[in-house]
Amino acid sequence: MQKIHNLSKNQKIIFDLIDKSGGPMKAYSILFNVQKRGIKAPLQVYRALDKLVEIGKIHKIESRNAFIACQNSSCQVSKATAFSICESCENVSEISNSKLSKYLSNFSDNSGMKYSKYNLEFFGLCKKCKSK
Amino acid sequence: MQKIHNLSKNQKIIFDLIDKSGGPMKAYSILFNVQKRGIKAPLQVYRALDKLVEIGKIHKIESRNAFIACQNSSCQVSKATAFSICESCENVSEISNSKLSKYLSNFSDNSGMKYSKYNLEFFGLCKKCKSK
DNA sequence: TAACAGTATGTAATAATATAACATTTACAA
DNA sequence: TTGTAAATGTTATATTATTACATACTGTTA
Ligand SMILES: [Zn+2]
Ligand SMILES: [Zn+2]
Ligand SMILES: [Zn+2]
Ligand SMILES: [Zn+2]
Repeated sequence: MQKIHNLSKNQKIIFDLIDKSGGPMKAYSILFNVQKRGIKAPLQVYRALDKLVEIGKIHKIESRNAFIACQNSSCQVSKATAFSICESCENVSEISNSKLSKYLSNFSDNSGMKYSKYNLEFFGLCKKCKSK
Repeated sequence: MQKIHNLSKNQKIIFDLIDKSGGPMKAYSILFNVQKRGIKAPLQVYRALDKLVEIGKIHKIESRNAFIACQNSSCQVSKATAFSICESCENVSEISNSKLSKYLSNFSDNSGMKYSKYNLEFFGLCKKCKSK
């Protein structure tokens, strides 16, 4: 059961921008792009990003300090994320593989730690870049 | 077959510090700690960190912008890394689980992408923090 | 040895990413 | 309608990381 979140004005502006871009966007690039819509300060961007991450509408690509729209169904509210990243063209896409997510969600070791969340980033060359 | 890298002076100072700390360290905290040993500027730290990451002596914890000494055997030169991170006390440890690493190293999907590297970060509560 | 290439260092300036602190406003339920 | 949580606006500042340029060291080869 997915809770419906009504996005606020700034959240909506910023989510729409990221979503339409189709790829990862960096915070200050987002800021630049929304200044004409009245969002003037970094903090306004970061606050919206924080919220959007929290509710699973976007994810942060940690290795790139960038944010991408969720391509699944808000990934159980961002608790289980996996991405493939091309190290040449920097194309990023979200991996949706139920075997993988089951495997990782059920993973446990003998550390006594209870895992409630994970983030996985694969790196390599995409189809295009491989054939160059 | 593991190539032996003779660390340079700065690399050695910085690796020893991180290694002895037993946990993740941030770049500017490293800088502060090595100033008495003659390393004065951020760039000197980042250059050593870059090299140490490259040769697999340390890893970057991307979600924390911090660096930790490799607890395995340089992890095939940093191509396959997994960590568990306590969200309460921020304790980090490197996961060494051959099933997991085999599973991830062999992972492929239908994207046509060839994966040569991955980084996985698990989050949760460690034993100590769970029982509080 | 001398010349060379590759790696490492030193230093200053600056770019890029992110948060603190405080004042105000809006949404909405009790 | 009043209380409360969430969101916004604004300024300043903290944190993380890189550019640019000059110099020095290390090991190999002519
Ligand atoms: Zn997602
Ligand atoms: Zn590519
Ligand atoms: Zn390692
Ligand atoms: Zn803990």
